[in-house]
Amino acid sequence: MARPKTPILSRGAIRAAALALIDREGLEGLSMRKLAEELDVRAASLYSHYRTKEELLGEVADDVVSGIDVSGFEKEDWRAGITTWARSYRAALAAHPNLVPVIAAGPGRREEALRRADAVHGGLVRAGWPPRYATMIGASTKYLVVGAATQSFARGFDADVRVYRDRYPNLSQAHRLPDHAAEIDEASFELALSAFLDGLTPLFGRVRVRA
Amino acid sequence: MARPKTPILSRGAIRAAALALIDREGLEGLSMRKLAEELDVRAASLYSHYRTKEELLGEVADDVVSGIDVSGFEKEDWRAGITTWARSYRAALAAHPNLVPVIAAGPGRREEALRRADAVHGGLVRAGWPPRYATMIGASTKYLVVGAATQSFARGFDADVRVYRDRYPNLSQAHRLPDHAAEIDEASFELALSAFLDGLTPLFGRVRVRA
DNA sequence: CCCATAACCTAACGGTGTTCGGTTATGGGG
DNA sequence: CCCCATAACCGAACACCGTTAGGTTATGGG
Repeated sequence: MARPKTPILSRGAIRAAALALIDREGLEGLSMRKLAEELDVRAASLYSHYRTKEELLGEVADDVVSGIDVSGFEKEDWRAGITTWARSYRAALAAHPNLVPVIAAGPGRREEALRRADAVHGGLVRAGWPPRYATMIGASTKYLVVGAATQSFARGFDADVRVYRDRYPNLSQAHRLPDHAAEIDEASFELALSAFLDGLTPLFGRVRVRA
Repeated sequence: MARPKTPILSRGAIRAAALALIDREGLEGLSMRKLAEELDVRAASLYSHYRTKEELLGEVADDVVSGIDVSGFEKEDWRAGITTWARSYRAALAAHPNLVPVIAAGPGRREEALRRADAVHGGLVRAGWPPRYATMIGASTKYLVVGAATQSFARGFDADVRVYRDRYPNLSQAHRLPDHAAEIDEASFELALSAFLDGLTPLFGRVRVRA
């Protein structure tokens, strides 16, 4: 075969297939050959559309990031703005857990990620946080979100009782964690976020820049 | 060559070389062939000591985790216990940033990691936190630590000023971030940790289990 | 003292990302 | 309208990867 009458591939179609494959088989499960097969094409053809696998992964990550809601910083106070952003961020990562390592690598030069970083920083500064604090709060919130998403704290334990019994007296219930992973991760994240914001509030009173 | 007069390899020597290689060239830079070369040996020989690369990585991670200090839970109050643990945990990850994804994968069945999870949970429960809260607080703290370590929030930005100027008004200083990455990440982590603990303190008063 | 086993080896298998050069259809410029 | 540069596909190959099979030789316990 040579050039087809109508193009088979497009950047969008490649990204969609890549994300579906990652969701289904994990980040390790994505290879250029398997991705090509999914699209009824050979691996070499993908390189007409993306220069490297890394570039492709970056844009897939950007697609997911574009679903994150930073509108709270325009309509609400800084506390609600962070809450909306953090929850939406976490939901986006939880929807594609296998992609978290890629997204966690940072905004870099990616369009959507940068737009969001800009909105968060601007929102906090407008609310009265000094720029240095705005940077740190943005970073801290990302720590929580990314940590909560990468970890899946609960899933890190083993479902086999025998691993913990006897040897680790305080972990006698740890084997139950994997079954409740989603619930525990969600509750822990909400606890961490509200405690963090509760702790930030008195600090705001002290460092606030008045208009 | 065949069997040498005195053994060249040992599990410890392999782990040490693997960690050094990861520190120097990144997680992607560790291959069984390169690791073997480092040890003046061929790749196949490593499989006499470790069944798979994954098993080796798990034990390397355990080595690093074994440096984390959880003694604060025995000697001090829960707040100081968490602070000591979290700082020590973060320092261990920061010393080997390339290994963070492996360590973040969770304790699983690894000895040292489990010992620490046990100590943290036990310490919080003894202090008066209900078990459910102890679980969530342990998870939340890990979120912060792992998030802070994986992220290197500041390093995720580009040092080229042109990426941000004009297009992202609130990020006009973002290109300065990479130069101060270590300092900003550290300050953000300390801010997040103290705000989190400040927010937890009134909650403790409400849910505390009295002896 | 012998021989099972440990500790190394070479060679190979099937996988990976990527590149080269080939083939053919398309669509814009003369 | 036609031509041809280019776009979009392909096969084959490169250098790497983790891992295994099977070979060779020194060791150390029975």
